[in-house]
Amino acid sequence: MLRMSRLTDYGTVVLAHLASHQDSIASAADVAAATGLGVPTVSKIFKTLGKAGLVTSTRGSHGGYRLARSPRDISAADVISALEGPVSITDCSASDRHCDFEAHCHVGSAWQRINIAIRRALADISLLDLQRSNSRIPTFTFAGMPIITAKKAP
Amino acid sequence: MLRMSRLTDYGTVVLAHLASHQDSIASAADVAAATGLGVPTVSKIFKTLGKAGLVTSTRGSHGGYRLARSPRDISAADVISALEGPVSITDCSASDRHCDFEAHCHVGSAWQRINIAIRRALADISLLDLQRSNSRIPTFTFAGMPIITAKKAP
DNA sequence: GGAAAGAGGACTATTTTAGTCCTATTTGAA
DNA sequence: TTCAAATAGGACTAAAATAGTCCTCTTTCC
Repeated sequence: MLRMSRLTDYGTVVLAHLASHQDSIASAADVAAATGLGVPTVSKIFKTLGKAGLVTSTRGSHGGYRLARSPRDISAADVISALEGPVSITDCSASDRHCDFEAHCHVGSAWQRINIAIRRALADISLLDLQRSNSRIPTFTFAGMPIITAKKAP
Repeated sequence: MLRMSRLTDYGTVVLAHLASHQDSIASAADVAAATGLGVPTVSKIFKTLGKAGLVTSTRGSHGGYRLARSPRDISAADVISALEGPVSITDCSASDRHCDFEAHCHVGSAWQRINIAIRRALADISLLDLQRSNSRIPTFTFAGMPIITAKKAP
């Protein structure tokens, strides 16, 4: 457990697609087709990623999305924060020690150390790293030929 | 996000209580009364912790629970694994690289590195550490006197 | 034998998450 | 200038996960 949400998982897939097509702009429909995800779902993810500043959008005909910056400069922490909110294992302390009761509440110490370690691990992995290990769909071989298995229906 | 579940949170509270009363045995009702949690909830948590080997139980009248080992030897990872299953940020790879498709599936590398870092951070914190910073309930002071605030209803 | 515990598991309610859809706005092109 | 193809924003619905309750059975002490 401590699983990231399915939408976040999709988010990395979607961003990885943009990362490997940085030359062109991609509409939500394009990305949905390429990834097998539903159009409304991809659209929703893009809107959220846009608000978080990870992608830039162009409206109107021939519009679509691009990465806002290099894949090297987008971390797993960025993606998770964008789609799920600040990373924190405990209920309070989400906002990195800006809690009102700080002076009185000791939730900190132990759990905070864990939070910090997790955030660091997530910040250390870039979209480039994720992209490299991006064959999320297990592939099997039959008589030496790869079989592409279906993705869980969106 | 990447929040632990509420039950896990309760789990640490409940274990911390046992930790600070290691001399005596505590029934689910005792712990519920001491922590403000519901009896059935505490009971359910204890059953799960028992299966995971973190507490030992004594049945029958005057029965109850004790820590199965020293608070120093129970880690945050133990508690989370017991109550939520194996720690893994991604959907597959929960079972620490014993997946059937291992040879073909590359989910590994990047996410696995993150998983490993998270597991390490969780394994490094013991119940003793959690116990020290255990005032989960923010306390305020009024005219120099502490005010104990209510816990979210169980 | 009865009371006080835990064991196990079924069930229900609640909350969260995922997914869909509608309306408004923007932009390019016929 | 009008239409089509996009995104923006948000409301709504459906599905899944989580939390919480309750019942029956077993164990143990008195």
